[in-house]
Amino acid sequence: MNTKNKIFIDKLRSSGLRPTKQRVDISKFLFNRKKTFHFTVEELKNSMNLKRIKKISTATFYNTVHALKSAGYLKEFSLENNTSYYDTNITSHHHFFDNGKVIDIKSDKITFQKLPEAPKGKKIKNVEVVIRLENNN
Amino acid sequence: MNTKNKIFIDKLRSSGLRPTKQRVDISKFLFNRKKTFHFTVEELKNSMNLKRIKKISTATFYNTVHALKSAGYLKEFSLENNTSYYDTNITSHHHFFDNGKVIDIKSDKITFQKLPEAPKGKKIKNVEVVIRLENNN
DNA sequence: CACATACTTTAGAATAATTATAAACTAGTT
DNA sequence: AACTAGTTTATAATTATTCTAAAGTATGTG
Repeated sequence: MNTKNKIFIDKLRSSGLRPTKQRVDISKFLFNRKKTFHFTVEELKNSMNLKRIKKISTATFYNTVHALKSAGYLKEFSLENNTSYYDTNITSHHHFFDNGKVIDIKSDKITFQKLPEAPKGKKIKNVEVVIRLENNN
Repeated sequence: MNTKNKIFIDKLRSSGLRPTKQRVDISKFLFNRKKTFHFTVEELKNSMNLKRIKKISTATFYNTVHALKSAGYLKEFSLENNTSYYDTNITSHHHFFDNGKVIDIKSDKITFQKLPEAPKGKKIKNVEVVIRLENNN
């Protein structure tokens, strides 16, 4: 819990979470890296617990990921396998889906010529495009 | 299994399924209507079984829906609640998502100015847009 | 800086959606 | 009508996730 971890602790605090040892470790694991990435809670748990003597419980992974997501530090999305995926890239962007593999598409790679209006009483929160891929020929 | 049901039986046959009584009933329930709709397997089961003396088993609903989906008669999509949704509208189209409610957007309501190329060795199978809504003001 | 307290962690139970199993049944053929 | 492969069903198993309640800990107060 030293000062180096301030940025990771701040994400937890502003998500309404006390910065416990487990949560700080999760926050660092998620955000202390150059590139954003996608994960499921199960994948996160496995890759973090693999290296630890003292494992973090499943419930703590779920709790922490949910709070970070609600606070906007993670984005959730779903594939067709009934599992929640999380994305540390929270900027508006799009995805290629290639047989369960997800590849980011930068927001400026897709622009619209025409978009429908929101129904009465509603407004558009965001627009996300999924481009499904298949193998050539 | 009379001749009136040919169209529903044909969908089953071309999905690799023998047209049993249960499957024909499911096929009719799904496709014998004016407007397309969205459903989960649980919803389908409940609304069909409500009216029947002889209930259709859960496994049969799952089997039939999967086969129809694999044959292309249904489209699957996922929200953020770990449940599979199916759409009897199999034409390429887009969706509004409004707090768990799904509204179709006709394909021609959205056009693109710019789209990325598929990665090497891949090609685009389809492009689907989700417009998330929130309440005004 | 010890204490009290509210928040956390954890293992394990509970739930929900889906898939697997294997015995009884049926469509389509012979 | 009988045969065979495919089907239905109840039930068990599995997977992802959430709940629970007992034991542990961060943090403000004095």
